[in-house]
Formats: sequence, C-alpha cells, structure tokens
Amino acid sequence: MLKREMGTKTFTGEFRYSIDAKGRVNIPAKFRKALPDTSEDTFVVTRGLDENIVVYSLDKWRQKEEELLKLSSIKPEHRAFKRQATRFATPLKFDSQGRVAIPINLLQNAGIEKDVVIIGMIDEIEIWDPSILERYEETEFRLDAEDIEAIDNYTRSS
Amino acid sequence: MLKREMGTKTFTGEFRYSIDAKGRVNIPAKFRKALPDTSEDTFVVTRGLDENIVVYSLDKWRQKEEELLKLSSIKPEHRAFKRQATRFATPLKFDSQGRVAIPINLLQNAGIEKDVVIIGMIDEIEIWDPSILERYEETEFRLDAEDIEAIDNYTRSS
DNA sequence: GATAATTACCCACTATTACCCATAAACTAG
DNA sequence: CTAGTTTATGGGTAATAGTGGGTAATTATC
Repeated sequence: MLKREMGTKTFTGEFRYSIDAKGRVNIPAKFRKALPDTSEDTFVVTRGLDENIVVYSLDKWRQKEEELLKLSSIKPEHRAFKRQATRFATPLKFDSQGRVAIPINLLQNAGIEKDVVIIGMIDEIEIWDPSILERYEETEFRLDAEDIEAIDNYTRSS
Repeated sequence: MLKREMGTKTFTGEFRYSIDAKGRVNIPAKFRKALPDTSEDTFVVTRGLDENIVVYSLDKWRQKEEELLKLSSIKPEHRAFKRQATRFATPLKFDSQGRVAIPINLLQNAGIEKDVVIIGMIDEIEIWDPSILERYEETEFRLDAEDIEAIDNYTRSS
C-alpha cells in the first residue's frame, strides 16, 4: 500500500476537541501526518501573542532556538527577549493515540477549560478557547480595507 | 538498549519548586535528562547579570573557561572580568533524587528565601525568586514593539 | 582530640505522568 | 452496503518525579 497521503505538509483547517479528565487533547491526525520525521512525533507548545496557545513542529522550534542563540548574553534586552521566548515553550510528544498533555499554566493563560478550537496556520498551529476566539473575531480581528491593502503590499515587497 | 530519547537537548520551560529545610532545590527532571553524559551529573551555578542565579551544564562551563583563558593576564580590566566570572562559579553534582545544594551567598544575592522559579534558557538555566522575577517583568523587561522588532531583525540578519 | 556542625548518601511516601489496552464512531475501499 | 481501517475518547497500571527525613561520614570549632 503506497502512501498516497502526500500533498500538504502544512497545517490548514479548523478542528474542535475537548480536553479529557487527564488533561489530554487530541492533535488532528492531519496535523500529525504533516509532521516531518525529524520532528520525532513532537510538537512544541508555547504562549501565543494573543490569548491562546501556539504550537510548532519540533523542527520549526529548533530553527527558532538557533536564532535565539545568536543573541548577546550581555545585553539585558536580549536576555529578556530570549527569556520571554523560551520560558513557556514545552516540547510534547504525542502518545500512541495522538494526544498531548498541555501544561496547566498554558491552558490557564489561554483561558481554556474544556473545549478547544485548533486552527492550522500553515507553518504553526493555534489552540483557542472557543468563546475567546469568538470574542477576538468580533473585535481584534476586524480588518478594514486599509489594513488589507497594507498587508498586500507587505507580502509583495519582501 | 540505545537511548532513543533524543528530542531536545536544550533547556526550555518554567518550573516552580521550593528549597527544603536542608537547603536543597530540585532540578527539573527534564533538565537533568538534557545534560550530556560528559557533564557527569554536574551543573555549574554562578551569579547572573540580573538579580538571579545562572546555571550551566559542566560542558557549557568548560567552554566559558576556554574563552576566559584567552584574556590577557596583564590588562587589569581583563583580570577583573575573569575574576568576576569565576569567583562565584560552583560545580554541583545532583543527588540521587535530582537535587542540588546551592551555596548560601548565591541564594542571598538572588534574594531567594524559599520558593524559586526555574527557567530554561536553551543553553543555560536561570533561578529566580518569584517576586523579584515578577518585579523585573513589570519594569526592566518591558519590551515595546520597537525593541522586539529590533531584536527580531538582529537574529535574522546575522 | 573531642564535640558540634555540615554535608553526603540512603530510604520512604505521594502525586503525577507515561504507557498500554479497549471501545465507539467515522471513514474508506471494494 | 459491508468489512476493514482509522480516529477520537476513556480508563487501568506501572514507572517516574518531587518531597521529606534518617544516619553515617566529613569538616569545622574549640
């Protein structure tokens, strides 16, 4: 049987799950399959800039580490940046059923209690509390025509 | 049986412990496992540049020693720097339960009494007093959008 | 050199986590 | 439609992590 499951190695789509009594959350099978072998069944979860949790593949995280290691250990603002970036990062290997146990402090920070929405963001994944996501959609996420034009220019220029 | 437990050999995440009656602090199991064999169950603790304690793997410390040896023994400021970096460095082997006894002067300098926050910083570890860390977060560490962008560019360019 | 203080080395208990097996629902292939 | 497979979810059990404390060995003090 040939793996016809080629195609997308990126994370796309939206999924809804709930956290079980032991604090485990399922990672969509689609996303697990999109993980490169070098990521060793491991995702790295951390705080997002919004009220959510961000998930990277282990590969992607290693890349980020490389960058952070270039920072000066003398400059206070560099240390602060590095600290902020690594402090909440936790590598998680998913179990044989495809679940991970997300640290409580991350769940709390994202306001997650039971249900979650998992969103594919191409090279990373976001985990949201459903009602908080809804609130963001109604306010923070609103983009006007100007915003969109600015973004369009940005992607074309670089 | 080969340890296939590869994954991340770096220090990440945040942990909270307290110092027991005998002055011992736990080192997160995750960090102990991340130690290379050549570090012989030993961490080197020393003063941080912030009001905290910094912990290196024995390997990493040896590297730092190499660098310090390159300094001139004639130039006063080189001697001062070398002295400052070495004076408080103490190698500590953790016991069978994974704890180390940190020298009192380091604890005092970091304002640590009972509770500690241990933060993984990729290639080193920081130990903080919880309330001091909090204070730093609110003041010294505050990075505005400009700072962040500057640092981000820094890591990408080099 | 005797005694006190400190440190190193064990052993024990509890909560948490890792690892395994089970089941129901959803999906795929023929 | 049906049988086999995969996915999502639940739960049992063994191993590990974190914590406390006892005692012998070492070091310091007088």
